[in-house]
Amino acid sequence: MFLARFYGFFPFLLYFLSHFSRFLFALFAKIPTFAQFYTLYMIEMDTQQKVRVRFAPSPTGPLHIGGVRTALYNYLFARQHGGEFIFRIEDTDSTRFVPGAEEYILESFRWLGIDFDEGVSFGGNHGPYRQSERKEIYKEYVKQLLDNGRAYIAFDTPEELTAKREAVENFQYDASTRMQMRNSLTLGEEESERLIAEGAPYVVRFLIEPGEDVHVDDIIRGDVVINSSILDDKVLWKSADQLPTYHLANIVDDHLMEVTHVIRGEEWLPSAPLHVLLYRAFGWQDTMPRFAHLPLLLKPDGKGKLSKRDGDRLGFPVFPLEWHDPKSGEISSGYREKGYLPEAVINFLALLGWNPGDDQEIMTMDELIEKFNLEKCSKNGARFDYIKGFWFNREYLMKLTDEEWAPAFVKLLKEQGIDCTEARAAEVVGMMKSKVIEYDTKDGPRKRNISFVSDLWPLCRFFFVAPTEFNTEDKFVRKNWKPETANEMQQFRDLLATIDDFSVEGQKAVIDPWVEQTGIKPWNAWRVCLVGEGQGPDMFGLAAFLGKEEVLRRMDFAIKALG
RNA sequence: GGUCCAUUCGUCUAUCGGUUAGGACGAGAGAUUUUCAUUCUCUAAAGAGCAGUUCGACUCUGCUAUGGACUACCA
Repeated sequence: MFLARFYGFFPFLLYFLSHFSRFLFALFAKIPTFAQFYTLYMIEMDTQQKVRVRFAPSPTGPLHIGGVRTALYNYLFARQHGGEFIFRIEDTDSTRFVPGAEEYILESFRWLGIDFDEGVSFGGNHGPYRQSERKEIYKEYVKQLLDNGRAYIAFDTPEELTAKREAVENFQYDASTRMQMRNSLTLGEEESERLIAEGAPYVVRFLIEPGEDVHVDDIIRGDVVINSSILDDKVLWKSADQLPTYHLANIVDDHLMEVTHVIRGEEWLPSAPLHVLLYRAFGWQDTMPRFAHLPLLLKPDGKGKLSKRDGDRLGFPVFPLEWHDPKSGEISSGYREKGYLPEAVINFLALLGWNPGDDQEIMTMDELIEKFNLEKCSKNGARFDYIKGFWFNREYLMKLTDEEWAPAFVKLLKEQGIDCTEARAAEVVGMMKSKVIEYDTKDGPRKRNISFVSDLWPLCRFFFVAPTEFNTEDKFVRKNWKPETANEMQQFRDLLATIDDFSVEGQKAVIDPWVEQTGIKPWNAWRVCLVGEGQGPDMFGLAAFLGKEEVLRRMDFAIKALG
């Protein structure tokens, strides 16, 4: 009896749970958990120490746009936390050094408005900031590792190693193979010292203990675990140029320069455990920086990461500034020379892999600094959408006054052999900047809003050059130049000749009543006369710009030519 | 091959267990227009697949698929 009643109640209970409990659960969900409070607390603790971040390129060529973004994120993070931003040059590969690259990188950041607090060319008391000048420092630390058995000396030549790699599939210099190689572990101390004394070339390798799960606490990706067995005994000191490798120099410098956060590209994630192990080997685990590995920039189409070739192929720059390769003489285009505004490039890059969490897209550097958040960076690679880059540039260009466009436009006209004052150039800009331009894509011609000052030229030739012939096949000309038009235009021309004040208002005062009176709509035919085709700005504005004499001259020519 | 990371409209992304899955670029349509535009309005467009956990999964877990990175005496 009791059971029957109980089971009779059960379906109702289920019904209740499924339909009403969602509100209860939703309510509970709003209450922050202990874990959330703890996270907030930890972030607070984190920011107590002075934030120090660095951007450390190697001077092997022009700065890639992905590198610019990495630098930008570092900069935003530093400024937001009132921290310091360091510029370090990682030139430990003497074979790849390219003259001029360092200056190029510096100039790029100057243009973009990203400034540093210390480093090469900025000074500071953690220098020198060029790794090639820190050789003696690294030597000391390599010795430390050697002395406490965390590293060893290896005599295998590059040729021997390649031979080994060819002979053994998936060969890796690690715990499983190091005892078969020629190194201080197998040769013994005495023999090693003798070889060194003889001048035999050697490298220093980091001794990695296998079988340990190494945790990397990444701000963007969370806990990343890699087993030390898959790591190889990385070379820390090269025999070829007697310099440390990236891994060693990087860890030593970040420690000595008191770097608190390492914000770098995702390509470094696989070697992050090695870096963690190095911090430990030095006994620096307590001051180890926090890591944040940024997603990569991918090709706009197809597979793989963004490369210089994609820019050449699709017609957009991948470097901030134009680069002249000193060896090949090859010229690569840059954002600055292509007519991008630095603010637009910054805004565009900032949003490639990060967003403020709301719908705002146009942000000044100050707003970016305020809103930036490493934890809100996306984890997956971002396709480089250069079409959106056009849009960003347009947004910033449209914020400029016509007068601010003028200098660039005057320069553009000069290249076409046309002399024009800035005031007149500004007038043209005012009339033309809202037009569209046709451009080629791999899918055929497309139309696009004006995104660059240089887009203006193909659209405004007629401001400066009178039509010399008329295409009667043109749809617009055919439609708007009928047999009676010549006569109408002659009347209209004679009317214009009577106008003394040729400003927009002055013209309107005379023309509007005439149109009303005669019923003749002169607009499109007038456009044929002055422009030659169905393009251009408002007719009064154009006529005012050209001036009465030029207008009458062009009309006389057209009436004669078209008959 | 191995290891790691990732997967929401065509693209960049929002959502941090309960939404009609939102915005922007790009695309399309309409209105406006003294040409072409601008502008305005509107439309189409997405949770890789399969299991599992749960009252409830885009969100958590696993597997598969796909993409990416790394695998140097380069950084």
